[in-house]
Amino acid sequence: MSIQQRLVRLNPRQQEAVRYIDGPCLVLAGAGSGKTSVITTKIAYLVQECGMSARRIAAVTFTNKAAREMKERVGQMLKGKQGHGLTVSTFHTLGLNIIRGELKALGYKPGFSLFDPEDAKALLRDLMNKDAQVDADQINRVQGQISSWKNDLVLPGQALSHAANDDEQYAARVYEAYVRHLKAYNAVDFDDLILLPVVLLRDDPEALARWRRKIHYMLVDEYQDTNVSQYRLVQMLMGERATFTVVGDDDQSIYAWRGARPENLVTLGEDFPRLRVIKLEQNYRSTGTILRAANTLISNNPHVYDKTLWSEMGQGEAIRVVVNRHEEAEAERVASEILTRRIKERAEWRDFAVLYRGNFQARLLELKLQHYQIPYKLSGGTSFFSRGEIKDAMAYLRLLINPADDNAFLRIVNIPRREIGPTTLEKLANYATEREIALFAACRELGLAEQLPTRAVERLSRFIHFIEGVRDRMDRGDALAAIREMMREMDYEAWLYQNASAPTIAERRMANVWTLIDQLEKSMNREPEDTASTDTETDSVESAISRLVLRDILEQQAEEDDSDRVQLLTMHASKGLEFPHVYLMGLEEELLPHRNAIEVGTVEEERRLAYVGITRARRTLTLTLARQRKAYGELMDCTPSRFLDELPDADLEWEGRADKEDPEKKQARGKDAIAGLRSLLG
DNA sequence: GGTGTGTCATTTTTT
DNA sequence: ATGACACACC
Repeated sequence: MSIQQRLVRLNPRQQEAVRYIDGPCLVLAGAGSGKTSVITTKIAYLVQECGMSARRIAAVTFTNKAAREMKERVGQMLKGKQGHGLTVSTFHTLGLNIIRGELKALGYKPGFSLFDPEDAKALLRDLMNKDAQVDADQINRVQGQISSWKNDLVLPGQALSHAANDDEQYAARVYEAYVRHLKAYNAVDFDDLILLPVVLLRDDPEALARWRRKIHYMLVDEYQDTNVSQYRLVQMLMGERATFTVVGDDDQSIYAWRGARPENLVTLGEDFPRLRVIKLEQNYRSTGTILRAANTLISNNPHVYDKTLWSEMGQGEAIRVVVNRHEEAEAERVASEILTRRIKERAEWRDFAVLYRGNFQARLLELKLQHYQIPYKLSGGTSFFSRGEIKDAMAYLRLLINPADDNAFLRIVNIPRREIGPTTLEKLANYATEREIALFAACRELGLAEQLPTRAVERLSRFIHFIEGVRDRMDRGDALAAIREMMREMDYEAWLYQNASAPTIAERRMANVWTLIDQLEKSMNREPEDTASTDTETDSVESAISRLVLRDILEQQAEEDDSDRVQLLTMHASKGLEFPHVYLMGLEEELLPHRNAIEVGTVEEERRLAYVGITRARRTLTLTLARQRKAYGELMDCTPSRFLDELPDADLEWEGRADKEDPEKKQARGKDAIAGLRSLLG
């Protein structure tokens, strides 16, 4: 299909958004208004119609999944070499590539480590424990504080001078030490992936010129989710030329609590007076009734840009509101309804989604779904990366590319057993701290022999020789082969068997490790065409390992799980998805809006969350609530959510509100229906 | 592999 | 209060 043919398929607003390329462009894209089509078509338009080289274009998203999907769709439009060198990545991957290309200017050495939040926490724990034993809660608070400082582009010096109280003062001092230590470890954390490029581009005109030459056009997805640093990054890269398109929806801003600044939508108009604002209000997803409900609800929030969604999908069914006696009845109701509705509507399991505010709400529902043998997929859960064996393997990988990574060193120096215990490590750490060198480097120092018994020194040096040997083989030949060989050589598998409660568990864990290494290999062999880096042969292991830490690959296999199941999701996790039939559970005060949100006065964001939930539905929407619910072990009476009052009454069909019917009889009738259906199905 | 004990969190989570 | 999970032990 030609680009002209694609354009014709778009509505006038979408076309305008694609065609306007001479200056800053803000696309206010309502839910289901085809924003991804606009972004992908615009990329194709820039290349095919405007003759811009794909390697001058960068499209940025927030999640790997979104980036992957966008890449996929653009790939279908741009054939052959046309798309070569195009950047479609997350903000973090873009930042990583900038850092990788500017190592010298930033004062980092090749093979730097990327600390995930857990590594960061370990470092903080270390730093904070120096003064006194601190509890996990306090560490978490400081970690959160540091993260928001970085998101807000506040450097340690500023944090220190602006600290409003003792707690902030303390956090700022830890922040300063934390940054210093990261640098010493030749490591960066996730927030640095945005912060460091911004600081670099701000302070180094040459670097700025380099990157402005490199990137001529930027497209940003989910712009309402950008934080201060991310906005600054876009702003710095684009400069006066301001050739960019950002797409967002202030009504779907649900991440303010983690630093997102929806007001960046407004700031954009102030920073770029020439900004062209285009609204996409035609919705291609939902029925008129559902959209009317969404519009009415969200009109209770203040708006800078007003937006009213409409569609040509017909009015559809009324929105049902089901009041249940208690939470168990609610779960029962949702499960049994899915069962019957699937038959009635000839739907598949995958056509249903159940959305809720907090993960704990899924528990009861799971039981009911299991009871009816309804297949379901629960979002969230323990990730691949939090498994111990994966962390071990990752620590080995990181130590191989960055011997200064003390976190990695400490994790695996005695895994498998090398008889290097806490006493040895403590002395080693003291020695290293005094001299301000890494633990790995300290093992080699002769002076260490004075602090430690010969046997301990021997064990340590055997360990570093082992690692260096592997590193050597990696540099000389096939890096992946060297890594696999390392795993076998140290017999990590035997260690797993020793430590697992059952052989089958050890087996599975070892398989996970091999999977990780396979993924690493895949990632290395992948053409580096989709990155803005100046990838060379030598840094490909390094960058592949960083991508692994950023979870860039791997999830793929989880995503491939396209089996036919009912989806259980938090409303947050549902953003960007759509389902024919949606159930929204727990529409009660203190749950949605959440009690904490009411307390701190962020009900507007809760309303947007409900809005996101509602707009996931294509055909039918069912809202449920319970009159009573157990919370913290106590039975509580619940009030229906204020959001229910904010929906158009005429479009709602209430069930169980009056509750005149005998509860016993009603329940029996429900059970009969299920029993009847089951017998019908044999 | 199964059982018992302790710890943890009950607001959302990506990178 | 409750349950899920990790870890230790049988």
